Amino acid sequence: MAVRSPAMTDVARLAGVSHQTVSRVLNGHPNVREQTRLRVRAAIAELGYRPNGAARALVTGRSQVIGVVAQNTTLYGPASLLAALDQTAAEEGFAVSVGSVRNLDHHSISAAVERHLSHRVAGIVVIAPVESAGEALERLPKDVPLVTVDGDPRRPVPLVTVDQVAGARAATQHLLDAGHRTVWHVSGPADWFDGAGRIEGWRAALLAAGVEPPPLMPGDWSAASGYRCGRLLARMPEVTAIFTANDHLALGVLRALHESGRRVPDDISVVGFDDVPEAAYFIPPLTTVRPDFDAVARASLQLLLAQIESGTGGAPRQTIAPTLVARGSVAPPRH
Amino acid sequence: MAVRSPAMTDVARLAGVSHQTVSRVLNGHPNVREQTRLRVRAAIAELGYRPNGAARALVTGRSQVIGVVAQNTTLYGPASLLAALDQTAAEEGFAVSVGSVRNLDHHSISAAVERHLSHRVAGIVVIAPVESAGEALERLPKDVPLVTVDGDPRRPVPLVTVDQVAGARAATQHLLDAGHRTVWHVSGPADWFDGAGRIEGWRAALLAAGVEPPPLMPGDWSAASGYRCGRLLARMPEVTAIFTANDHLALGVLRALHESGRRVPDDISVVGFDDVPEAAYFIPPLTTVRPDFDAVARASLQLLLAQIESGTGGAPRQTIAPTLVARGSVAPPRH
DNA sequence: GGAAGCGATGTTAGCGATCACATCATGAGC
DNA sequence: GCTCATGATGTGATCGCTAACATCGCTTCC
Repeated sequence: MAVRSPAMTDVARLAGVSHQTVSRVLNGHPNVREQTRLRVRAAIAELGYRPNGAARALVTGRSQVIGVVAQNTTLYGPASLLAALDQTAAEEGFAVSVGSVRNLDHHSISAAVERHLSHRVAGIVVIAPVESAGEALERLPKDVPLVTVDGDPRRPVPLVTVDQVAGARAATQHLLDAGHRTVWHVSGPADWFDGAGRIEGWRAALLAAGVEPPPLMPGDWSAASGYRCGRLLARMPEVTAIFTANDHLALGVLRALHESGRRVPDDISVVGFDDVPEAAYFIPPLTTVRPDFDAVARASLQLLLAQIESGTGGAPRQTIAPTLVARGSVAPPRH
Repeated sequence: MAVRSPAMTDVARLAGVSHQTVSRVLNGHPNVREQTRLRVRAAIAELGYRPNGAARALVTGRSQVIGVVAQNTTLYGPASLLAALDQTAAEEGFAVSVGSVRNLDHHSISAAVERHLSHRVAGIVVIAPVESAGEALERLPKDVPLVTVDGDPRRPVPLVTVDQVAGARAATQHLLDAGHRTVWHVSGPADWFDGAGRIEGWRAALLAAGVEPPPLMPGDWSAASGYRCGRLLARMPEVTAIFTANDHLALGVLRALHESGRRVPDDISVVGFDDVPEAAYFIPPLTTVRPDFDAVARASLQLLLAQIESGTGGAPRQTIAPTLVARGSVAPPRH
């Protein structure tokens, strides 16, 4: 307790130099004699000195921390993204501070961003999949580096996003290619952009094939809602192919179909989205679309660092293409 | 860019008071006239002033940030815990900074903790389910508030933990109560304390019932390893009840049993652990054990805050009892 | 040989808050 | 009416660091 942890001047005294020289060594400044550098290094090691990030942040006006705003970090997508962001950030010497919010309304988002700002984070990543989040973001001070992930494509904000439309199109097309006349869709919440994008891709694939899209089955990402939709779909004999907006919805659908005695993939084919690690062990193994969360994290951080270094604004965007992972839940329809 | 964000003195000038008075208003100091307080509040609002956490951290020596060290924040348990910690911390005015590490060896843990220390976090929560983590922790400076979650019960470090033993015992007992002669166990990695605790509880329940525990099936939390163990178990006609160390293992087991034509729960009963949101939609719905992550998070934070405020060391520990959630994957054995 | 250049180092001034103490009314108590 | 506690406010030092400038010795070049 008593002893305060050593500061730069302590190191300087021990090494017989000025604190500024210590600072130079720490920051890899070139103009330091090799011998001096070693002496300083030794002193740092001996004292167990650790630079004070707060002091540095105070004087530079920026901490080495990146704030992340996300809603439900328990969901597989956000959780993966967060982990990937943290890994990537650590490699660049940044720490990641999370500010998870219960709801994605203006107020919550703003509050979370405020908290980050008051810690003078170097930049902010907002995993903002809903409309209301975007509005909140436009009100923010323009001078803080910001990147949104899976946000609103229509807003002039730097954006990294999984290509939901392409992924959904690929999933739908995969089912059409297998010979299905049409494909039903159990969607995510329509006010989530990724949900909307998947709906759009599904619709586009059908229209391109000259098929009128069947009615949408609206879900909310949860297995529970997938199950509810699945019960309905199971009662309609004409349904032979289902694309769900994520794997958990698919799990619910599989369960409902199973209960109704409709076999997958013999009677009905199912394709999911996300490729959760468990998807390969569903009954049957789930064909799904895999977004590359690492790539998203890397791209986001890159965009953020670019802003931090250059101070440039602009609204670049980057799209990460997902890949289809074929497993056992798709088969040609029986006639 | 150009305009630097307003500081306390700016607010003071606008409100016609000294910076110290502003500070008092901000920190809820009592000795401020109501009228002055309002003037200051108005000035804060007008300027959009936001206190600078770095400056505060510098002078007080502690930031309002709690560092969390965890390994795989993609897994359901850690992810839930992290989310819960963040929620709870936010309510107390703390931010949470994650330092996820790839491996839980000395070195990685120490590095992550170092990073947190250099930001002068107020305290650290280590989600340290393995042996090697504990060793790294004992080397740490003693003056930084620290709480471990699911760590080594034998080490003299403040610890909050889900009562793995009790949970596993309940699960095993539930199967015995249903009439099964014995219960097989697909375990987590043995070097994880939660894995070890679940093994211990399973074994204890069997021994208490006068049953010699059958050989352990070692898994690694993944559905893939559950599947592998499940294939083996499916070939042994005497197996009628399986307790898996988590729900994902159970998913793999269910799939293996299904493939082998052994019905659950008619032929074999299965109980999992974690109660992931999807567990209710497995085929069949999974009976499982639900740890209360919110309670764990709350307890951890409480312990941490107590240390922060009092500066007391000590090694209190708190155990959170999980609850059994009965669903459809358990039935009496057929004879 | 002296001005100029440069590399290595030291000195000083903040960054924006808190803390400890000083100041100054104001009203109570004798 | 004068002391004194008390409440409201201001002043100055300080936290640990970096940025900008100052200094000093040594080569380099005409």
